[in-house]
Amino acid sequence: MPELPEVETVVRGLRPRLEGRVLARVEQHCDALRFPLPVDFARRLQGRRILSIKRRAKYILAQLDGNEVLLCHLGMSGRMVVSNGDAGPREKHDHIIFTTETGDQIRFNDARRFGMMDLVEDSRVSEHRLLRDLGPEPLGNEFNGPVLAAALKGRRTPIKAALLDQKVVAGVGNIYACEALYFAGLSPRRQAYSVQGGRAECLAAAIRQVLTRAIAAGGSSLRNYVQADGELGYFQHEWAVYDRFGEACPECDCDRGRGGGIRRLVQSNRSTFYCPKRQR
DNA sequence: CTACCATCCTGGTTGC
DNA sequence: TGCAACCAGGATGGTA
Repeated sequence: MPELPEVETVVRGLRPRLEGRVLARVEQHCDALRFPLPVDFARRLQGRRILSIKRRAKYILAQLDGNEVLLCHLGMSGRMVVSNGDAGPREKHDHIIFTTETGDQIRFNDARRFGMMDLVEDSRVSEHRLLRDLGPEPLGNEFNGPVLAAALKGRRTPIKAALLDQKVVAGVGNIYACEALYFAGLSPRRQAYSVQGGRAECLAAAIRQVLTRAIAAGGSSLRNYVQADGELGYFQHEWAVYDRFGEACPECDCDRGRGGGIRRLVQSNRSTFYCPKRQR
């Protein structure tokens, strides 16, 4: 669910609570999320110190002492719920509960269990099967128009579908793919290979801009999503097209009603929202 | 190689 | 009010 801005927001919320802290107690209440959890998962984490927390694409990476990394993905519905240990009894779908030596508690709650966690030797993190094929970080220096153009070259798939491919660019999901295409003025149906040169430059800039703005807003709070410190992100109020079927696009108010305004279509089984007038 | 589809699982919303 | 159908932020693996 959470896309790059939401995961970045979670990471920033977790850092002050977890960096430098020891996992005094780890409770595991299920055997598998999206994948089976490692053998002895909770026991192996118990007593370990978290040295730092990073994000790569939509993954959270907690560097532990003893040269291991705790790798987490929130899937569609995963949340990290933070408390001072006064959160009360375990709630439905609280699968993993971390308690630090200072008494803070982080609960991984995931109704749909599409999330994942794994424990990996740190020298092998970049070779992990879920990380090794990821494309460039869209907010990193390695991402720009020519890099995006090269990734899209020859690809005979709609540009919307290509943006959801984590090999093209890492961390963009359904919401921000729709938003970036809107700001770049590109139709979600346009063939990916046709996004070259100036169009690729424009799209790369739109991706960076929309992600940056979303992070500044604390991400988008969706139905079941709360950021790590319990505060609600508010970027959902700034969506130009996502989940706004039938509404006027911010730039062409005139088309509202009469079947005009923002349209919805289904691509690769996912909803796409766009303005047919501004996006070609 | 590439592209499309179903699938994992649960819950909230919509419509009859 | 009850219940069924449909929809949802992701990502993989199989098939064509």
